[in-house]
Amino acid sequence: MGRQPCCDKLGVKKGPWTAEEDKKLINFILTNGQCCWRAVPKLAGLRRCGKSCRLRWTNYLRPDLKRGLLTEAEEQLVIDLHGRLGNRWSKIAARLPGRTDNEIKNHWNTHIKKKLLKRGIDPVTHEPLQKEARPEESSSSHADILPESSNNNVTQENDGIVINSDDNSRSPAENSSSPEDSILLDSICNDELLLNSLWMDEPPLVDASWNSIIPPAAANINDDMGFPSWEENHTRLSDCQDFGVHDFGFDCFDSMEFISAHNNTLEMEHKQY
DNA sequence: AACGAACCCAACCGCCGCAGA
DNA sequence: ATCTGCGGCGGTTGGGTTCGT
Repeated sequence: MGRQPCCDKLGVKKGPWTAEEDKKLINFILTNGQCCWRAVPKLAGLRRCGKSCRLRWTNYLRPDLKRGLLTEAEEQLVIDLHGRLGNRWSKIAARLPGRTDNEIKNHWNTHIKKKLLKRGIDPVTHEPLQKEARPEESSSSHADILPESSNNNVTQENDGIVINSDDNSRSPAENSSSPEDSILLDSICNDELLLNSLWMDEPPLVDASWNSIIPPAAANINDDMGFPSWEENHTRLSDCQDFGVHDFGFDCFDSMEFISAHNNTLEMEHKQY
C-alpha cells in the first residue's frame, strides 16, 4: 500500500530556501527548540515539509556549523573513520564538530575519493589498489569488493564494518596539516576508548552540543558572521565530546542577539545570489 | 568571448528502525 | 503481534559555478 508521504504534496514548496524562510525557521527553532519536525512548518508558517525543515536546519542553519573546506586533519580523520565505519556519514560527522553528514558525504565523493585513488588506495576497502582483476577503477558497489577475511590487516565486524588495523598508516609527508590539527587527529585516532565506542555503535559524541556551549550571555558573537568563532568553540566542542548529546538541552539556547545577528548574516548571504 | 566539460553542493527521495497505539 | 507515523540516514540529482579550450 505504501506509506503516506511525509507531507502533503499539495502546497508544499520545494527547491532552494529563501532568506525569508530561513528567518522563519531560525526564529521558530531558537524560540521553541527542536520539537516534532512534522509540526514545525505549520507552526513556523512555512510551506515546507518537516523533513525539508530538519534538513535545512541541520545542514545549513545550525549556528555551530563550520563552513569551508575540510582541513587536512579533518580529511584524514574522515578517511580513517570511513575505513572503520564505512559510509556511515552521520557517525563520521558526529566526530567532527561543526560538520554535517551531508557535507562530509559530499566532500568524500568529490575530493577524498579522488585523492585516495591517486594514492593508489581503494576508497571503498581502503586497501592498496591491486594490479589484478579490478578493471578501471574501484568505484563499484560495496558488496563485490569487501574482502573475505583473506586480508591480514582487515577484519570484518559482524555488522559489516570494515576495520583497517594499519592500512591507514599514510606517510606523514602526505599530511601537511598544522601541528594542532595533527594533535587533534592523533588524539582522536589513538583514543582506544573512543574507537571502541564506535564499534559498539554507541553514540557517545555529539552533534548538537553547540546549543549549550554558547550560552546566550556569554555568546561571543562575531561582528561579521554572527557566530562565535570556530577556533574558539572548537576546543570547547572537543572537550564537550566527552558528554552525550542528551547532556545538552536545546532549550537553553535562546538568544535574541543571535537571532538578529544570524538574520543579518542570512541577508548578506542571500544578497550574494 | 563563447562554449562545453567538470566540479561542487544544497536539496530531494526513498528506505529503515524505532516507538507508540 | 501488527500497524502506523515519525525521525534519521544514505544515495542521488539538478542547478549553479568554475575551469579549460
